[in-house]
Parts: sequence; C-alpha cells; structure tokens
Amino acid sequence: MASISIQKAGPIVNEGQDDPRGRILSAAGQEFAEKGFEAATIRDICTLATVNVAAVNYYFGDKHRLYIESVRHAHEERSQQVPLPEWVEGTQPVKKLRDFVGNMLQRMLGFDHPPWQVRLMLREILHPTDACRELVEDYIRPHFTVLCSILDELTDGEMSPAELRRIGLSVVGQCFLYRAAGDVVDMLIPPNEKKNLHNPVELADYITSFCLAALGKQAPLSVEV
Amino acid sequence: MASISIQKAGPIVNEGQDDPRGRILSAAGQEFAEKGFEAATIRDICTLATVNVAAVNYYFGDKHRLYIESVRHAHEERSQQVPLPEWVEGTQPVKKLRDFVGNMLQRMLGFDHPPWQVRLMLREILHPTDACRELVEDYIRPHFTVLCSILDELTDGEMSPAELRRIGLSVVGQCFLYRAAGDVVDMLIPPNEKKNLHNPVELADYITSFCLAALGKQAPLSVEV
DNA sequence: AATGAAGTAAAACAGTTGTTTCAAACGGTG
DNA sequence: CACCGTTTGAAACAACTGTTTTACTTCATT
Repeated sequence: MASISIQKAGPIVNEGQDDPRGRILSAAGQEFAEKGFEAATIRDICTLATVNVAAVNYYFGDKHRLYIESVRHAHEERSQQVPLPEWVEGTQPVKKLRDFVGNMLQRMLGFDHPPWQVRLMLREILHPTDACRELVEDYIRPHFTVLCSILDELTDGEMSPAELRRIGLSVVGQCFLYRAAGDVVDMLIPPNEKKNLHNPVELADYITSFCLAALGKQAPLSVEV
Repeated sequence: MASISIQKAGPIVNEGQDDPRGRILSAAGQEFAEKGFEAATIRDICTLATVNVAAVNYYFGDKHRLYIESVRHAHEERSQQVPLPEWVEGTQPVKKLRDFVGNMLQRMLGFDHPPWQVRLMLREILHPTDACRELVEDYIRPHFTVLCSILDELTDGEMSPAELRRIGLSVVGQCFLYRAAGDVVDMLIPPNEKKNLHNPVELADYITSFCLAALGKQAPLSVEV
C-alpha cells in the first residue's frame, strides 16, 4: 500500500544540511524538472548543489543513474508532502470523491507554484524512461486504485471494474489538463476568469459536481453556479 | 470558423521529392517530436533528410529558427490532414458535439500511431517556447471556440461564456489525457480492455455521453454500456 | 563560351558535454 | 603520530555540439 523506500547501498545518508548526496539529489531534481534530462548539465547541477562535478560520479556513477534516483526521490518526497486523505468508517462516497479530487488538484497544482517534484514526475509521464514503471507502481497506481474504489462505492457496485477505470480516467483527465497544459489554458481564458473559476478550490468543486451529475448522483449542471 | 491556412512568404516550395527545404522541415519535425529541441541534433536531422549539415544554416539560419518553422509546418499540415467537420444548417448540437469529440480524438490519437506532427505540437503545449503563441492562436483557439459554441447551442444559452469554457476544458481534458499520458494509461488498464473501451471510436461515444449526462441532456451513466 | 547567382559538400572551428584522473584533505583508529 | 579508507578539488580528456568557412558544382542568362 505505502510506497517502498529503497535504501541505496553505500554511505549512510544524513539528509541534513551537510549531506552532499542529498543536495545533489535535490539540485538534480530541480534541474531535470526544469530543463529535461538532456538539457540539464551536470555542471549546473553541481553548482546549484555546491559540490564538485566529480561528486556525481562518486555518489551515483553517471548522469543516467542520478536521473533515476532523483525521480525516485521526487515521488517519495511528494508522497509524504501531500498524503492521501484518510476517511473514518462510514464516510459518504460523495464526500470521499470531493476530497480525493481536491487532494489530487492540490498535489498536481500546489498551493501557489507547482513544486519541482511534480514537474519532474510529469516529464516521466509524458515521455517515459526507465524510471516510469516504478513511478506508476509506487505512486500513480495506488492513487488510481483508491479513486476507482470510491467510484465503486458511489455507484453501488453497478459498474464493472473496466467502466470504473474509464470513469476514473475522466476524473483524472479533467485535473491533468490544468497541470500538463496549464500554460495553454492560461492563454485560452481571461486572467480574471482564471482566478475566479480555475483555482484549485473552485476546480475541485466543479469537477466533482460534473462527475456526480454525469453519474446521476446529483442534479445536472444548469444555470449559474 | 474554419482554421486559417497561412501561406508562408518566400520562394515557392515544390514540396516534392526534390525539395531540400521540405525534406529538412519534415525530418526536423520528426526528430524534434521524438527527442525534443536539445536532444535532436542537426547532424541527425540532415542525415534523415539526406542533405548536408550546412543546408540547415543555408535555408533556416540556425537550429532555433528551424524549430520554429517546423512547428508551424506541423500544425499547418495537421490542420489540413484532419479538418474540422462541417455541419449543414440545423444539425442537432448533440450530433455536433459527438462529431467534434470524435474529430478531436482522431486528430490527437490518429488512426493507428499518432503522427509526429501531433507529438511535436504536444511538446510545445507542455513546455511552451516561442512557437507556442502562434500554435495556440492559429490551431488551438479556433478549435476551442468551435467547441464552446457547440456547448452554447447545447445548453440553449443558459451558461455564461466563462462556464462554457470551463465545460469545454472538461471535454478536452478527457481526450487530452489519452494523448499526453497514453503510456501511463496503458500501464493502468489491462491490454484487452484498452482495445475494447479505450479506442478512438468507443472513447468518442463514451466522452460525449459522459458530458451530455453531466449537462442533463441525456440519461445519467448507469449499468452496462 | 563567359558570367554570376544558387545550391551543395567536406572540413574545420570554438565551445560544451559527460566522464575520468590524480593528488590533496579529512577523520577516525592503532 | 602514522595509517588508511573515505571524500573532495582542480584539471584534463575525448567526444560531440551548432555553426562557419571554403571550394566546388550546377545552370540559366548574356
């Protein structure tokens, strides 16, 4: 259920102020997130981490293994930054869905600027490399499974698992667009409209309502919200 | 209403077998789409186009301007490959929406493999550069405007333009997920389920129904399809 | 045939990349 | 202190990058 934390063989990590390995991991994550694997340079990463270029080779072997580790580091960190909500026994599935969508939007969009961890994971989702399988199994699939079970509750077991997954993708897709194509969305809608309707809080309500209406668990969307 | 096709100024292109500029444009589009701007090399592009490396400088000045031109070339080509459907006066808005969604999915996902033109545009959408503004204004916004006007018809003018845009983004988001995160979707659902439920034709029906149900223009999704 | 613009080809350029080398510094242990 | 494994630093390496130079071909026009 919880993501497995794999301890890499080698020197014990302090994860503190004076931990070169940790600093490299963090700097690499930010650089890879911003520029991608090819465009990010080891020299820039090491400058940002205030270590010598040779440190990357010493701690990680080469650039590729540093990338793999930094993706792992990113999704482990983000998992505990924004954990899934926990519901008491008997919570209404409608509330669960609303919480889940809000949680997902918060994780994707952040409170203000989206954190580099998410942007790095997004790159893996869009153009998967070796790091993707682990990301899916440890991070994405568990969340998606929770969503599907909420939808199962919501529809009183009337839907097949396949249909639940398809509806789940509809929910995810509506959130994902804002994360992945946020810049284009900003160009398509007026700035003030963005603040009023397309912020994480308003969006969570809207997307939840949209899906509940589609499933017949709420009145269809009509006039003014 | 229909997308504008802009004819670039300059020497008349043959676009035929013996057109170095066109070959470079096509080769560059494929390489940029597959590897991104940084990772794609001029030498690889020129090898694919069977021209000398100096040809890029001769026809386009530098790598950056070649990239800009290849994005423009991509969306112009894709615009006429998959044009918007045209409806006769008095066509039901429900049918228009279904056609539009099917058309969008076909454009995004293609019949078999997604064409490189779309993958190149996707890169611009995800990590916009100078080429993005033109892509949005000439390609994305016109399509989005058509979608919003269909939704306006569908809801009998009950919704504000802002709400129509938000609903439009819900429609787009559901399609976009399959295009942008298709590899991850494939990892989340069983292979045979993919063929049965998540192909362009089935998806168009499903997404349209989902949205119509949410808007109260169709019965809510219930048991088996 | 001579001219000159347009296009092509090979080689070279300067700069940057990932990676390695090797010596110096560190920090505990005998 | 001397020892030794661990860690750091500066410099160098070979390969590759985008770009440019230069010479050569092609070919319509004079």
